[in-house]
Amino acid sequence: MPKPTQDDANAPKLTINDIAALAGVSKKTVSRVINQSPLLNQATREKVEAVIRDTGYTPNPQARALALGRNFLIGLVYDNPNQQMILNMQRGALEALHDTEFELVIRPVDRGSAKVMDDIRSFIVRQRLYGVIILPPLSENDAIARICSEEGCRYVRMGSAVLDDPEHMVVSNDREAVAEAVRHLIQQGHKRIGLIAGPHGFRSAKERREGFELALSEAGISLPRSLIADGQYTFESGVSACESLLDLSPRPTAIFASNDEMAAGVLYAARLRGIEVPDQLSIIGFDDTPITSRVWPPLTTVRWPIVAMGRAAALKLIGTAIGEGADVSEPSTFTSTLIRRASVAPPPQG
Amino acid sequence: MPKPTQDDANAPKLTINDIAALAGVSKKTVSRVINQSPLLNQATREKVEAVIRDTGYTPNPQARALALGRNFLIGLVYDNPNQQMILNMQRGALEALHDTEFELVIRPVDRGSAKVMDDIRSFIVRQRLYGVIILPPLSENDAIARICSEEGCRYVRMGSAVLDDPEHMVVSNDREAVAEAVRHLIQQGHKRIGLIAGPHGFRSAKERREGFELALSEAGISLPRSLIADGQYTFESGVSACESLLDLSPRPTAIFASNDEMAAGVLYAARLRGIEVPDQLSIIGFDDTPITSRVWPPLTTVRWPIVAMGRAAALKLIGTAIGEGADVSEPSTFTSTLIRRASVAPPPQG
DNA sequence: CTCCGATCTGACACCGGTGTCCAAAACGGA
DNA sequence: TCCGTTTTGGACACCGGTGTCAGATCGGAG
Repeated sequence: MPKPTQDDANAPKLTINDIAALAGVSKKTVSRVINQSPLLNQATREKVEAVIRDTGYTPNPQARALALGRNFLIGLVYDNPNQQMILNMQRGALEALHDTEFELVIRPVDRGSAKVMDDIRSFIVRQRLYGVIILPPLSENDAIARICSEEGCRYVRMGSAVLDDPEHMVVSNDREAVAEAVRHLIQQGHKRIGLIAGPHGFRSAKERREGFELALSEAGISLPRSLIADGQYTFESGVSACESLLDLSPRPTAIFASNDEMAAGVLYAARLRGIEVPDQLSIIGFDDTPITSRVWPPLTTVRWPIVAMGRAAALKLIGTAIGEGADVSEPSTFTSTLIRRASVAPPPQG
Repeated sequence: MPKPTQDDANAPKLTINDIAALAGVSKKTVSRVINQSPLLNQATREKVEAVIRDTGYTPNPQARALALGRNFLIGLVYDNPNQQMILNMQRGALEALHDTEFELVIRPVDRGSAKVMDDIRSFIVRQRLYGVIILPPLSENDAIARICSEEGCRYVRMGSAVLDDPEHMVVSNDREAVAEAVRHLIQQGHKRIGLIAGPHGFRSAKERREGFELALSEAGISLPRSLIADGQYTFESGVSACESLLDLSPRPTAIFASNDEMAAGVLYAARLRGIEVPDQLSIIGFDDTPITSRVWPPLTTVRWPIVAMGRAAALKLIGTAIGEGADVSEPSTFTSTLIRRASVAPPPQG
């Protein structure tokens, strides 16, 4: 049926013209009500609003998108970091978007591919996105911010440190949070503490490493290069990085892993060698993903408030649209907190 | 700038009229090329296609959506099951949608809320979705299928068993997969095998339970009601269900948990009581989520091919659109396979 | 009572595609 | 060569909103 039947019992398919007719005004006036135009007689507005309420009319988003040159879609662009993080970001963003006219469109891309930037640009342009949320490590690339500006698309960059355009950022203070965690290890008496760093090119990896180094230097503990192992934020990389640390002699009495996946890998590697956690080795991770409480012993970790950050990012994008333009122009900073579980204890005697 | 500048260096913003002019035909002819209309001169078609290729023109989705009354968006509707499953579904669907004109819009809803159905309907209607993928347990509700039909929206239901409308389903054969897993336990010599069932109202829970019962009855093993504990597909429910099973005397020598989260809970509970896995207790889970290989010992589980199912679901929706209408009209069935790790061993002597 | 400016309102074109329908072109047969 | 039939192409209206701008309305001042 090419022509939509007007008699669909369930779908009246109201148009703006119907509303205009029912309210006895022109469609343009209805449009003004919908778009909250200020130059409108209060009585007229109320009359139209009443009709809209009674009929349950909602404007056709496609038509608006065409006329406005902008859709009511928020894009979530990410590469391939932590799965759990993506899910939590989605959760947060969806919470903010719930009961608004916006929808969330997810878009994984392949950092590494030569045409990532073109992909992202065409995604934004084609869909006429209202705004995009960019996840790390992609968010650290200024080219994306430039593309968004050029295409007139709002954007928010998630990150671990404020970059060049603060008003578009939602950040967590990873450095201080990690320093806090490492201070906790030091307080317990640890002096030989290993670090499993995140991959090069990730700002979060850099920040976390700096936090680690900060806490150690504060306490006057020297940090031989050998106590730093490279990881890729994956479980497997955590296992092998841990193995190289455990090969040291004397071996570290505690290990800070730059994320939970790798911390789980540390635990696994320790068990493979029959090393008791936390009695012979203390572990701290980062993220507070579910895995930390499912392994044995449950892992002490840093809780990264990613859901809240996702919510803030989405709000920042649509804030002006829903009339909450509060702190939209400043960077939003979130602080992570240490969650103490059972993977930390004082170092073994001797 | 209300009026889009035509001089944007980077964004030529081609319209169908430009293409028509360049190719020396009318816009309608260009439209015919785009929509693969069969009544068109081959030479003309090629000429237009060449221009499109050269200019990199892509039609404005919003305008098409308005004219066609249908958007190029695929909705992913889910309640709140397994997080990992959602992620994998997304992965699969996105793979299928990659390099097509379709985008994926995710939409969690609240089963339980009185107006779920209205929410879903308005989501479909408002966005003029091309199609929706419905995840379990929501997919088991026939009302959703009815809504989709009424609104003329394609849909695919993911599930653990073929329901009333097979052509709209992508299913896995959980029953047989679980029976297979339990047969494996029986072969190892287990006779007292506990089941941690999934929540009532989930078809998957029912199928998995039936598979469990099937394998036992095949082997002539009786199943006292006490060996079946209720779970909610969550880690915590797995812990407490396991505790109730371990309180039995004699206690089971093996436990099948209806998903991995609960299986991880079983492992945790066993450890709390100092029960060795697998020497004193064997465990099998279901899903093959990452957690199975991160805990100690790694869990034997049933690999649920959810990524492939997600891909199939998306393909089923867009298949006709991209000219691959192969097996679109039949239900697609996927088989799960047993993954043997280290949580199963013969029962302890005596 | 009339006139004026400030406020509202509505007719109309437009966003960028698609469906309809008819005219023009191409082709084959008499 | 001419005509009828089948392709192919194009003018026009339309999808459902929004921007523009001129005209209508209203209240207050002269």
